[in-house]
Amino acid sequence: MSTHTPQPHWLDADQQHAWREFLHATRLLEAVLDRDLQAQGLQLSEYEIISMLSEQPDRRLRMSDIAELVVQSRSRLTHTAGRLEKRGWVRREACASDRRGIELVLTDVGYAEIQRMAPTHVDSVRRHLVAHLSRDDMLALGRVMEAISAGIRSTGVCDEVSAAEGQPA
Amino acid sequence: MSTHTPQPHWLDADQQHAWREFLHATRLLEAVLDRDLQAQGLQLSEYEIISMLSEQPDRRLRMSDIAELVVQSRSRLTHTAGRLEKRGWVRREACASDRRGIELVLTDVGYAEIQRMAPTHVDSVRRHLVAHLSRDDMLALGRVMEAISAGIRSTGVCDEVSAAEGQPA
DNA sequence: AGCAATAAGTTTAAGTTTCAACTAAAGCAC
DNA sequence: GTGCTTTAGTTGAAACTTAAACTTATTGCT
Repeated sequence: MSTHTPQPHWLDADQQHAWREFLHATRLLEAVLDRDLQAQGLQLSEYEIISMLSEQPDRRLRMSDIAELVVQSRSRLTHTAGRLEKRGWVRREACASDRRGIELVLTDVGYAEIQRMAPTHVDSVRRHLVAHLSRDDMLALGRVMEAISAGIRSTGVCDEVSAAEGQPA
Repeated sequence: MSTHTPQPHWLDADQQHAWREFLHATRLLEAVLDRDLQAQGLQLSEYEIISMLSEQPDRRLRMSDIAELVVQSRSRLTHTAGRLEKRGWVRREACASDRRGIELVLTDVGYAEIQRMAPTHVDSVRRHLVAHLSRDDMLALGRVMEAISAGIRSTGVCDEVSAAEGQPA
């Protein structure tokens, strides 16, 4: 079934190094960004959700769309949405077109909160990421990361990942 | 104490886009790599630890050194080491020079296991990351990520992060 | 229409990570 | 060398995430 040729498959020194640095830097960056956000009482993964909602014209998105946008499992999103709802930052509403669906709506309170936090968070991204790169490098980073996302999506692995969720044994 | 000028501080469209793609791609990549590893019964974060140990000449490292290398809290590492120890993949040994210290040692079983898993994992990194980038882009990625790590470390934020751990109120 | 297969979300329990408090050993000042 | 501060690592409980089973609704097939 596999079409892989049995190559030596190892990464050469440069590739290895690049991969290492990638892993290390992403971990470091996420740690510091998360830390800065925690000071405002929110995790980065929660911020991402609110942020996506706030950018929608009607400040609402379906659960499954959010899950895909922020790359979280449906289950995780359910729990997180519950927490945010308890704070009063979001509200669940039935979806008109699909009665299975639930839309998550950013409340006025939630909108106000993210408006309040955004400058600090952006400043954090600036200080920990943008500040250390030339403009060209930042743009290059964007291009490269886009290629990675596209590549992963193109191989259909994402479907496998989410498909594995609701599957009975 | 702050030297920040009160700029509009927002990211421009290109920077914003780059940051978005970065976040999205790293999430996606970590998800698929983790998934592939799980098939072998290990999380990426656990693999990283074992991997670091396996590269040491004597297959051992101090807890705090590991924590720094893989960017995990000491507490998290303690728990994870406990799990790996229960599997028989690592063993704890007192540190000769510093009686507070503990060295984590990769057992023969652990070494054999990582040898077994490594090819599959490397293949996974290849398929989900390396395959989607030109060689130049891969190297550029390495350079950029290195700059980010260096930048973050230089601001001393890492110290703040770890310092916050053992601090009484 | 009737029925199997798929999709959207939730639930509960188990597993993992974080948080704060704690023990023990260095290090440092006096 | 006594006491104060910092460093290394652990602990247990709370918080969060994952995994698997489950409910309800939609879709597609005949």
